[in-house]
Amino acid sequence: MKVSKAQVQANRAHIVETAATLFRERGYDGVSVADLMNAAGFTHGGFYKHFTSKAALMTEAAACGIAQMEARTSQAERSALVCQYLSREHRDSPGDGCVMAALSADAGRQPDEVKQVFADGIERQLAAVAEVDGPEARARRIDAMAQLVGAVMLSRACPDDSALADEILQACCAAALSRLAPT
Amino acid sequence: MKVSKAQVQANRAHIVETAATLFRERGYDGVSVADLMNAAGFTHGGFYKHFTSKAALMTEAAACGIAQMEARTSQAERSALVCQYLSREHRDSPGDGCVMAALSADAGRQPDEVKQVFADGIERQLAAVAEVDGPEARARRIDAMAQLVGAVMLSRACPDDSALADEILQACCAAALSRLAPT
DNA sequence: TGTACATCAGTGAACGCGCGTTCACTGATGTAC
DNA sequence: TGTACATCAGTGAACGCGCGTTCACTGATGTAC
Repeated sequence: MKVSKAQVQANRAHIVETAATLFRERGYDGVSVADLMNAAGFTHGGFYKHFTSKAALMTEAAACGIAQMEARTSQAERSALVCQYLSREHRDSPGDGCVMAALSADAGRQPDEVKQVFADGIERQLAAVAEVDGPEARARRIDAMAQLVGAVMLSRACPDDSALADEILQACCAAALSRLAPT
Repeated sequence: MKVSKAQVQANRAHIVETAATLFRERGYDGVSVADLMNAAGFTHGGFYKHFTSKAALMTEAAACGIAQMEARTSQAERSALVCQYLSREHRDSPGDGCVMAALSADAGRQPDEVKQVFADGIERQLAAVAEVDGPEARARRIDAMAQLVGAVMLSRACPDDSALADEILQACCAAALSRLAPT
């Protein structure tokens, strides 16, 4: 049952991408190796042919999720991005949403190796936004990022379809947009 | 080994408080029933004399943590509260810090019973702040809360003692304080 | 180009372990008289 | 107030289960000649 080199590479990438999605949906502890491999279409035994441990995968999956995030955010216009980020759609589908909003709390309890991936992600995201609005006002970008992440997390912590969950998104979206407008 | 009614009540409260601390430090999945009972000074078997399940305790512990939070925040002045919230001390000791910052991501993956406790906590916190700054501008308070929570979570997701972790707190503190100032 | 053999990604059973939960037991507390 | 007994919080061993990880095996791929 050996498999071509190209296929091996593709399978490995598929496992990492599947993990990036599942971790965002259920958290690091909410996804077992067997769950993950099954979702990726394999049996669990093969996992250790690709990764030394579940912890090692966690850092790769975090990096993968961040790369996806960068690819998506570099395109859109600023205010459209804010609206999209603070939409019900984003809140209700963490699996293909922002890694920071889904996993930064989990990351805070992980070893520095994982935290470093998150820090790099934050740094690169700050740099990406700087390309649009100029290099100054880094502090303002950090502030905006914290507000976006916090809003999605608080909204997700409210009961499904509750008024408060939606109100949080709306209030934060209005506030964020008003801060984007030229002063 | 029966124990007086008053002692039973005290023991139970002690278990809930211990859980509120440990959950904030390690997340819901990071604390086992045996861990918790041991930390509280008991053997694990007695747990089910107080609670029907670990899930039931989780909602009680969330409510307990929120009550602690309210007791602490109702006193202080507004800007002092912001500085304290965005301090390194708060970031580095989640165990006796803000429940929202420590567990809202975990709460987002729990049943609505737990989420309702969080929603009530957010609502009560908004009301508490309204006593100080008046009932209008509820949206502005929600916005401020999201920014505070997001800032602490992002800072915690960075490697320990990293420059970025501190920078996030500082940038967000300055931004939050500037928004507090009368316009 | 064709043949013989080594490689190794993927399989699925098995490992020890810690989890949430249950249970028979204990003995001080609380109650009935 | 004093005695006899039921209660039940807390103990610690045990339960089945799913976890992360290991391993012997398979068989198509890649390599050496």
